Amino acid sequence: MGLTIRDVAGQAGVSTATVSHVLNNTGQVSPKTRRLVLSTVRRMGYLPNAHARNLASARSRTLGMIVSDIENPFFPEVIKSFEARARHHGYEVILSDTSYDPRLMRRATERMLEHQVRGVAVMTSEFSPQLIREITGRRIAVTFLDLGPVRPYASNIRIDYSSGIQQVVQHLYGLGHRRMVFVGGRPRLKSNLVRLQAYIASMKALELDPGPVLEGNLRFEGGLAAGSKILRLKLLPTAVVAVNDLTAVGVIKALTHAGVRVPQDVSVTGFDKTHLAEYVTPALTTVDIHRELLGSMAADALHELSSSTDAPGKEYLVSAELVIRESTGPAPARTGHVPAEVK
Amino acid sequence: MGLTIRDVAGQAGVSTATVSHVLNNTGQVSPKTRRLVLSTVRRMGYLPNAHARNLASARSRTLGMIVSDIENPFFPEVIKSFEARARHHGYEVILSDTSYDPRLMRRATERMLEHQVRGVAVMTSEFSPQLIREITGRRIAVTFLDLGPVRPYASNIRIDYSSGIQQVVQHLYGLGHRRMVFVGGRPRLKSNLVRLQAYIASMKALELDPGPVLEGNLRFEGGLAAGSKILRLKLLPTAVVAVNDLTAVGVIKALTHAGVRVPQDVSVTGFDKTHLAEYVTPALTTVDIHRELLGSMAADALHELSSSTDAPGKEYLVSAELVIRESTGPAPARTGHVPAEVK
DNA sequence: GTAAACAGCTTAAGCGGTTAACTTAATAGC
DNA sequence: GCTATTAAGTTAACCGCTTAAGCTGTTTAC
Repeated sequence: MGLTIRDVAGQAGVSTATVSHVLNNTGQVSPKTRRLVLSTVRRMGYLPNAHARNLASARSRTLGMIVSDIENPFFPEVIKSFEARARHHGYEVILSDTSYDPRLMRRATERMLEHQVRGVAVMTSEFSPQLIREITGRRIAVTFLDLGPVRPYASNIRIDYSSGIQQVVQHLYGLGHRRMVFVGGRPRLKSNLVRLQAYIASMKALELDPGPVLEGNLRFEGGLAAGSKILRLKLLPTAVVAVNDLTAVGVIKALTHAGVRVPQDVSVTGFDKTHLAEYVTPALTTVDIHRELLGSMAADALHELSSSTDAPGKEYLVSAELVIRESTGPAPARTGHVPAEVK
Repeated sequence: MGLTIRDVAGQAGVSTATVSHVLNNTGQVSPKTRRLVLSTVRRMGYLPNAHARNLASARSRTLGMIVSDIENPFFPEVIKSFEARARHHGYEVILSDTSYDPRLMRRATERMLEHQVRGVAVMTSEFSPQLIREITGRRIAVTFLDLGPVRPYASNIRIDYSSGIQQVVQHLYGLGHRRMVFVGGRPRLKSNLVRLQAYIASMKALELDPGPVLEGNLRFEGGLAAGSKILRLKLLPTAVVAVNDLTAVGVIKALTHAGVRVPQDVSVTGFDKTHLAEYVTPALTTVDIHRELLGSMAADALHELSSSTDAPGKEYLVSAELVIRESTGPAPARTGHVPAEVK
């Protein structure tokens, strides 16, 4: 079909090996020949066949990334920074979206293996140990987000949820809030559980009753549903702590629709500091977990794992910082206050 | 390194050709042998090397997609449906994000070519004719979003912006609005220009003055800036027509911060019906251009182009439908009304 | 009963690169 | 001046798969 390295070699009057060496900066090539080859390559518009390259040089220069849902505003930025950093290290990236479907996780993993990736960043909230073994068993590096066992060929990036949630709770406490509600995700997912536990611990530390714990699904609809449940509570809380921004936005939507004002009547906090948090009105008080860092850290971790020979896994920690914006305010004076409009 | 087709063939006691035929449903294989091979494959956990496959069978089963910014809420859904549809046709997908950078467009194109893609969906608002030629010249299919020349190996998906904008304008007109402002993107991008022209035409058709035209950048910040410009206008418009949802959300943010209520004082419309439009308060009146369709249509178009031998390009049309939500309402009674709080 | 047709396999030649091993010429060391 | 070293290239054997062509043995046609 297209041009091959042989065509270039022929035109330049050198061997294919020399062309290859020039293109990869490997062998000994005189500056003169190098220039000749390079100009021939450019003149002919030659582009090396990536598949042939990967095949010939056993180790491919590819990293994989598996995310659960590219439509979740949490991911795009992470993906972008992962790609940028991976490219920086000279890797290609292939992406798979599992849409929260376990069967797709298996397919995604197989795709990665078929493409001979050097490492894969798993950014879904659950991933079967079986699959993990299938990857590390083939001596391929993996990084997880917060759910990973650290072991040979596997590193983990831990987000400091405890600290993040603690800052949220203390912020609300400082504003006079005492009656709160937590809206989480399905608690069988570790990352959700961690946040829930951090919430409970923070509340207990302040000698407060954690109050009702509602279950969302990390999506807008979950927040919406949780919001209506909150409205049906006998006693309206003065603050709602949501597990992520999308959930918080859903809660706010439900509340304001019922005439409950945020933050005057009820304060609401998010988590993750997605762009969404800034777009909505009122802008969300949320927690910055440095998402752009998550991606580049994963790429760095994979690079390190796959470069070293023994490849012991590492644990990385990403800090969390409270970002105070408009969705939180002083607790309403009359405790138990329920605005007139609420049915 | 890993298992090869030879290992499988050895274990099953057949030739590599037979294994290959079973895996690809190509040659003549008895049901018995087929079962034997399949079970051996499963038992050994064999996964074919994608690079070797692609190399050996000249044509790869890969489609490429180039988007301008994965962080723009317009894209994730399009990407997802493209991938889903491509997989349905049996293709792999590789993705490139150009971050609006022309140099990255070249790199993205090269990546696609190096990976021997069968077709590439270009979803950026600009793409040099030079690059287009480099792709179609290699007899690789391309689809564009609204900027494409239809010709051999190139199809175009046109969004019915005119109709969409017209519906917006008529909706506002019906609500009594007469003094409007348009917030667009940089007009040298064709897709922006089309929308602007559609706006002007729709206004003229109703014998209205199009009013001021402000320039955003399709992002939140652009909307924010346009919003403050609107606030400084001698006469506040009663409605703002924004070129996309993100811009509309920025405008609303700026307005509400200044105490202007949406939609009571000013109505604002978006475009694209991204999820964001639903998340914000008030929920955006926007235009549905069926984004999930855009992606699958692009995949279908590429599949068709690369299957047929003559490969004449086609033009596809995607309709636009107004979705009325909360950000638009009747024009305020006192024309020229400026709320007290506005400085 | 023999030739033709066909089902069911195998053989082996690539696909387009990389890279270890080798050759040759130039340079350095003594 | 001769050998040892190095710089600059070349040769050719893979990498793991696909697939055209070939080879059996069995069935069908007449």
